[in-house]
Amino acid sequence: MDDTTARILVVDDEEALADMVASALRFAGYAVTTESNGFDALRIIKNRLPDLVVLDVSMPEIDGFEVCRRIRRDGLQVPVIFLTARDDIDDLRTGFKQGGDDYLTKPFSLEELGLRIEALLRRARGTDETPRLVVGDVLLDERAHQVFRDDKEVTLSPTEFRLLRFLMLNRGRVMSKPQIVDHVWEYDFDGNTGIVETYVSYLRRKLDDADGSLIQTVRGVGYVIRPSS
Amino acid sequence: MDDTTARILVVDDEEALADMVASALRFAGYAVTTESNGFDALRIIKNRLPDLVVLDVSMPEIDGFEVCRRIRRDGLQVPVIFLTARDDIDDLRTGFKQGGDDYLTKPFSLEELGLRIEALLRRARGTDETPRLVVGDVLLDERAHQVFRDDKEVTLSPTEFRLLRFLMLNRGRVMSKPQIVDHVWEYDFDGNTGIVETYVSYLRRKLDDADGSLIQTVRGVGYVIRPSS
DNA sequence: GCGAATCCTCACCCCGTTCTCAGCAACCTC
DNA sequence: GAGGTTGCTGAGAACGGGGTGAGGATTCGC
Repeated sequence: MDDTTARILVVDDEEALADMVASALRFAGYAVTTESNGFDALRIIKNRLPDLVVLDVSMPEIDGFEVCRRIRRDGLQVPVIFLTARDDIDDLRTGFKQGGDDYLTKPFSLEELGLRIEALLRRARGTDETPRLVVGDVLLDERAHQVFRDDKEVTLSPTEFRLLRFLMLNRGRVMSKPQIVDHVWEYDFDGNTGIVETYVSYLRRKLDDADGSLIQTVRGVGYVIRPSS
Repeated sequence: MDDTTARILVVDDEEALADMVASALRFAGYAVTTESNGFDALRIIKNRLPDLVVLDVSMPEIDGFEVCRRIRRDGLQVPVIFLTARDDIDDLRTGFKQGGDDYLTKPFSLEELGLRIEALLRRARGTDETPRLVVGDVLLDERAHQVFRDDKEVTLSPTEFRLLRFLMLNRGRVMSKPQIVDHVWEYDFDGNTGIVETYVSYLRRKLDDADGSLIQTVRGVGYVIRPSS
C-alpha cells in the first residue's frame, strides 16, 4: 500500500487476542505487526518506529506501563493505546502518567478500538477534522456522541449507537450478522447473532424507520444502510 | 498462468471434500495443493508460503485453530479461511479471533468460497476495488448486493442472486445444468437439476427477459448470459 | 442502595424462500 | 406429423429467516 498506510504494533502476551486484533486492523487497512513480549516490543518500536502502538498492560517480565515509560524515556512520541482488564482500571491513572494517550478496558469491541486508533492518528497528523457521518437525513456526530434524524435529535443507548455507527461507516455495503457481532459487540460475546435483529429493531423504531427503508434487510445476507432509494 | 496466479493450500481431513474444492479452484485458475493433515499442512505452509490457506476446523490430532495459531506464531501473515460445520458455529467467531480472516459454514457453495477467496486476495494485494459485474444493461453490485436492469433495481432472493452472479461471471460461456448446480447450490444438494430451470424462470421474470434474449437457453447443453445482441 | 436504563434471551408469528411436481409448450428425429 | 425429449412455468407445501414484545438479569447514575 501507499505511504499513508499507518503501521501499527500490537503487543499482548495473549497471542490469540493479539492475532484477532491484528486481523481486524489489517482488514481496516493498516499494516500490523504483533509482539507477545515487552522486550521484543521495545526493540521493534525503536527499530521500526511504528505510527502507533497498542499495548497490553499486564504482561509478564515487563508490563505495558514499563514499556511505555521506556519508550518515552528514549524520546519517542509514538501514540500509545493501553489495553487493560476492568479490574486494573485503577492503575490507569498510572498509565497516563507513563505517557499513554488512550486506553480501553477488556473486553472491548473492535469498532471501539478502531475508532480510538483513528482519532489518535488524526491527532498525530494534525489533521483533526470533525468526524461526522451522514447518510440521507441521518447525521451521526462522533465527538458529541449525538444522532439526528431530520434535524431532530434521537437518543440512543451505547450499543445502539455503536451499531448505527458501524452501519453508517459501511454505508452501501451489506454486512452479515456475524460480521456485525464481531465488530460491534465485545470480542468475548458468545451469544447468537439474534441480538443483531433485536438491536436493528430498536434502531428502526427510534429512527422512525418502521418500513426499513433506511436500514434495509437483505434476507439471508445481512443489513445495509443506504442513502435512500 | 503468469506469476499473478495465486497459490492456494486446501487442508481438510475429508479428502473427497478437499479434492472437490481443489478441483473447483483449479478450474477458476488457481494453483492448488491439498493436505489432509494439520502437521503436514504446517510444513507445507512454512516451506512453500502459499498465498492463501483454506483450513478445515475439525481435524484429528491438530485442529484448524491450532494450525492457524502456529502459523501466526511464526509471524506468517498468509490469509486464512476457515471451514466449519454449522453445529460448531459458536466456535466460529473464536476462529476469527484466532487470526483467521474469514470463515464459511459447511455445507457451502463453491461460488461462495471462490468469492471469499477473491476478496481476501484482493485485500492482501491492496487492490481493493469495487467488484461490479456488468453484462449489457444488467449490473450486479457485489458489495451492495444489488442488481439493476436498465438502471432500475431488481430484488432477488439469495439463490437467484448467486445464480445470476455465476452466469455473469461466466458470461458468454455456456454452463451446463449440473455445472450450475455444483457451483451455485450447496455441495450436498441432492435434488435434480430441474431446480435450475425453475430459478432461470424466476430470473427471467424478474429481469424482464421473458423471451430469453438475455439468459439464453442452449438446448441440450445449458444456459449462457450474453450482452443481448 | 435504589430506581431506571440497558442488555440480552426467548418464543411466537409472519412471510419470503426454497424446492418438488405436474402439465404443457417447444423442439428434434425419423 | 408422431412420438419422444427437453425445457418452461404455475401451484403449493415445507422450511426457516427475521421482526417484535415480554421479561429477567445486569449495570448505571444519583
